[in-house]
Amino acid sequence: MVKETPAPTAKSRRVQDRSVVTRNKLLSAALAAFSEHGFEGTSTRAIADRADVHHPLITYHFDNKLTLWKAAVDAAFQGIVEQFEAAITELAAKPTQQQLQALIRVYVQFAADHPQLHRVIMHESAHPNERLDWLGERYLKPLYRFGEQAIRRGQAEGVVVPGDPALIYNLLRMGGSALFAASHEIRQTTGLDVCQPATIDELVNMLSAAFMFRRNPSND
Amino acid sequence: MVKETPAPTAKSRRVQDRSVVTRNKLLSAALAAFSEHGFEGTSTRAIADRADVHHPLITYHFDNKLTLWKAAVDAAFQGIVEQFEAAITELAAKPTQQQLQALIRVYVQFAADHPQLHRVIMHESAHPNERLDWLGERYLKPLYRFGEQAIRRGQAEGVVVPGDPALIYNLLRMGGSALFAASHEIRQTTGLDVCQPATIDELVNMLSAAFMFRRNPSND
DNA sequence: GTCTATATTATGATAGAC
DNA sequence: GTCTATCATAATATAGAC
Repeated sequence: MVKETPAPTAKSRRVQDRSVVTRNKLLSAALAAFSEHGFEGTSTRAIADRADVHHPLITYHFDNKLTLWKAAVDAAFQGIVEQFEAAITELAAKPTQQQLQALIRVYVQFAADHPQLHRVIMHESAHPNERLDWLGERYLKPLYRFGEQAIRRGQAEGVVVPGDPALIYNLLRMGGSALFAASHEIRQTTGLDVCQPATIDELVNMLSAAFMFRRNPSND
Repeated sequence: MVKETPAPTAKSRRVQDRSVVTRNKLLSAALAAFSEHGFEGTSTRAIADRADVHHPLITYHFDNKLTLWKAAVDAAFQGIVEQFEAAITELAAKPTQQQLQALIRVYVQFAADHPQLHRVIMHESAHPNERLDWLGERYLKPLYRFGEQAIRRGQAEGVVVPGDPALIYNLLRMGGSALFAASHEIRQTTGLDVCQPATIDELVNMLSAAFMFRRNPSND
């Protein structure tokens, strides 16, 4: 008699769905707000307003502001990690130069699609703080280890220009994403729309030409 | 009889000096704080604390937060404008390639010495707002007009790589200053100290090599 | 030119009804 | 799972003493 186990039926299912929707709305609103105003510069109220959600729901779903920030960054990084992994397995058999150019392309396209992530990283990079340490251990250092290895391999094969791998890595990183982070300003002051596919292509080619020798032009 | 006109002597002189000192302390504290936390993220109290000054003095000297921000940015831009003008008059007679390389060097060195300015610009570039408009009209657009002209001249002479001048300009701009804006993070995650003179030199050379052809190697 | 004291608003976070 | 109401704190800004 009566419901012993409350039977997770249609209704609780719908309730669960709504919870997921709310979480996701909060995550994307948080990423947008944090990327525009930095951690200290965005209020949880502003995030809630942006997500069209009542502010106490932030505490309910994420406990506090810092946890929400971390969750938003995790969600944003998810994409680039997946795309890099896909590109690596797909290109494993190809020559180094082609691998490197493909990685640059994946990175630049991702930065163009998700300019918020670079902005958030730059906000935190402006001064030592716990969020930057968290970013470094969780994402920045592993990504660098991977990038440095690729650059060293390229240099050993004479495909990449000589020079400090760390400098080349960071120059590629900034060159490949800073323009998109400042896309609105760049359009305003120079008239250039960096998000146009043609511009993205030109940027990828410029970065490739700047740091890689053209060994086999017909291969491109 | 006694003092009719209060005689602006030693004492009032000293008072005036103190006012200038307070203003300057506030200006540099404001630039540092705004560059680290953005406009919304820094409180006027934090600026006052950093300058070791009582907060009501901000209102006295600068009226409000926005005016202080503008004054701090003006003070920061002062240097780069002067250095560019000096470099231009000094290099007027030299060949285009040498002029361009010298401008890159001046810019990169300035960015290394004053990473706060790039950070402040990037904070505001993250989203449309009145401060970005102010920056654009006052500094960003004039600087771009100058840079674009120089790049077009270089391309006409076959000294600069082909491509959209706006893209080359912005890539040079970001590549030449973003690394210093994130210097702490880069040291933390890659071990590279971008502020080392040798690294600055290598960066200048990389940027020059990336965007300029080596016409007369012995000329360098 | 500087400081104390304070008015007003906005913030992060929570308690408890529904 | 959501919302109203509210607390404690910190923010910008100002008034007025010194």
